[in-house]
Amino acid sequence: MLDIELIRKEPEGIKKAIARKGADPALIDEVVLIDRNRRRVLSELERAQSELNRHSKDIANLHGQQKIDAINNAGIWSAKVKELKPEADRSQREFVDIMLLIPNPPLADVIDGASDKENTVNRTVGEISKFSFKPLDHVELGEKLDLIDIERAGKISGSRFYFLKNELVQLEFALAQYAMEILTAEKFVPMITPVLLNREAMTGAGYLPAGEDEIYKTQDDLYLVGTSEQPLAGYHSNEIIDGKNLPLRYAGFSSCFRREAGSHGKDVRGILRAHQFDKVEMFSFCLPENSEKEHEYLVSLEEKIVSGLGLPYQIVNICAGDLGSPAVKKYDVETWMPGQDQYRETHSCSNCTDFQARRLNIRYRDKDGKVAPLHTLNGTAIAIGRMLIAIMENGQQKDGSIKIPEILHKSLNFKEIKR
RNA sequence: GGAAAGGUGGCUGAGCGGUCGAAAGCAGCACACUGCUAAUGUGCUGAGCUCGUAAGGGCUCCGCGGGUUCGAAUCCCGCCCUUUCCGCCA
Repeated sequence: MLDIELIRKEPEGIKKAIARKGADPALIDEVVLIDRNRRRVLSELERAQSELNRHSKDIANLHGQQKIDAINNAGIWSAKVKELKPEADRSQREFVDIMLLIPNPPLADVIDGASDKENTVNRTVGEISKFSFKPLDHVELGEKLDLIDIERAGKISGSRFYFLKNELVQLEFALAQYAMEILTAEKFVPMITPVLLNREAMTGAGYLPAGEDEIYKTQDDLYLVGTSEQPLAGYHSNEIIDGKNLPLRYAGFSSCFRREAGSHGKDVRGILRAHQFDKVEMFSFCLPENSEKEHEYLVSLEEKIVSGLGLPYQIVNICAGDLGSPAVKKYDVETWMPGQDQYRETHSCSNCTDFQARRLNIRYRDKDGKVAPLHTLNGTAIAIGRMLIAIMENGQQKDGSIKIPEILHKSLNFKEIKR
C-alpha cells in the first residue's frame, strides 16, 4: 500500500514509476478520483454525524414535550446518518481495494526492463566447477545414490513432489542448522513460524489479492505459506515499535508451499521447482533511512552462506519489470548448477520499504514521539531444496560419490555420500 | 468437540444506556523542590481519518462484524481470541 498523500501530491511521478513495473498507470488516475469521491462522501457523513451527536447530547437533560421534540429532531439526523453510512462504507472499500492493487514503485537505481530477460549480472564470485567427466544432474545422482524419490511421490501426491532419503535428509537438517548458526551469530532471532495464515496476513504481506493463483487455500479459509516471509511480516502487525529497538531481525524456518500455477512445462525435471520445500528466511524491520543499507547487509549474509559452502554464484540485479509488487529493489543470488550447466536462482533479497508495513499497520515511534510506518526487508538465507541440488551437482566426483562442503562436516557423520 | 469465565489506553484495572477517549494506580515525560541518589508536589502523556495555509475544528476507535436506540464500552446476535475443566491427541 502506498501513501495516499504521496499519490495526491505527485500522481505523475508515481504513474511513471509503476509503469516501469508493468503496472497500469491508469490505476493512479482512478484512485485519485475514488479518493476525491470518498472524501466528499465522508465529510457529508461526518457533518450529519456531528449534528446527530450535538442533538443527542441535549436529550438527557430535557423532560416532557421538550424531550419528545428533541428526540424527534435528532431522529432526522439519525436517519440521515443511516442513509449516508452505506455509501461512505462503499467508497472506502472501493478505495482500499484499488490501493491494494497499486505496486510499490521501484527505486531510481533499479534498471529498466520488462522481464527477467533484462536482469543484469552484478558480479560473479567463485570458479565454475570443472569436471573431467560429464557431470550428472541431481535427478540422476539422486537415483543412483538413493537420495531422491520423485516417482513414488507421484503416487501419493502428484507431480512436483519428492521424497528425500538417506544422507540427503541429514544434509537438509545440517543446512538449516548451518544457516541458523550464521544468523543467530548476527543476532537474528530464530523462529519457526505457522504455515497456515489467514487472509488478512497474506494480504498484508502483499501476496493477495494479486497472487491468488499461486497460493493453496484450505477449507477453513487459511492459506498455506509460500515463504516464512509472510508470517514474519505479520508478526508485528498493528504494533508501534520504539525506534530505538530497530532493526528487529528474524530468521524463520518453515516449509513453503507453492501452487506453481503459471509454470506448467517449466522446470519439470527434479526438485528445483516443487510444490513444497523447506527454507530459512531472513526478515528485517528497520528505520526508513536505513533500509537501503539493510538490503546490502542481507545480501552480504546470503553471500556468506553460499560462499561458505564453497559454491560458485553470481549476484543478479532484478530489473523493474521483474520485481514483485511489494519490492522497490531486489537482488537474486544464482548458484552454479553443473547438471543444468547454468546459474539458477537460489536466493532472493527484497527491500519492500513501507509497502508491507502500511498494509500490516506496523509503525515505529521516533525520538521525537512521531509515529510512522517502518521498512521491511526479506531475503533467503537458504532454500534447502535448491541448495541440495547445488551441493549434489557441484560436489559430484568421478566415482559417482558426492563430497560434502567442509563447513558441514562437523554436523554430519559423513564427509561424502557414496554407495 | 463439550462446558465455564473473560477480552477496556504502554501495563494493572474501574465503568450506571446519555456529561466516557474512558476513573484510579503504575510506568513515561516536563517543571518545581531537595547540595547528589531517592522521595515529594504540579502538569502532561493513545491512534486513525478528515476540513483548514495555519491557529484550530469535526468524525471514528473500549477483540472483530452486525443489530436495537435520538444516543452503546455498557443491551441483543454472530464470529475470533485467551484462560480453566472435560474429551481427544503429537
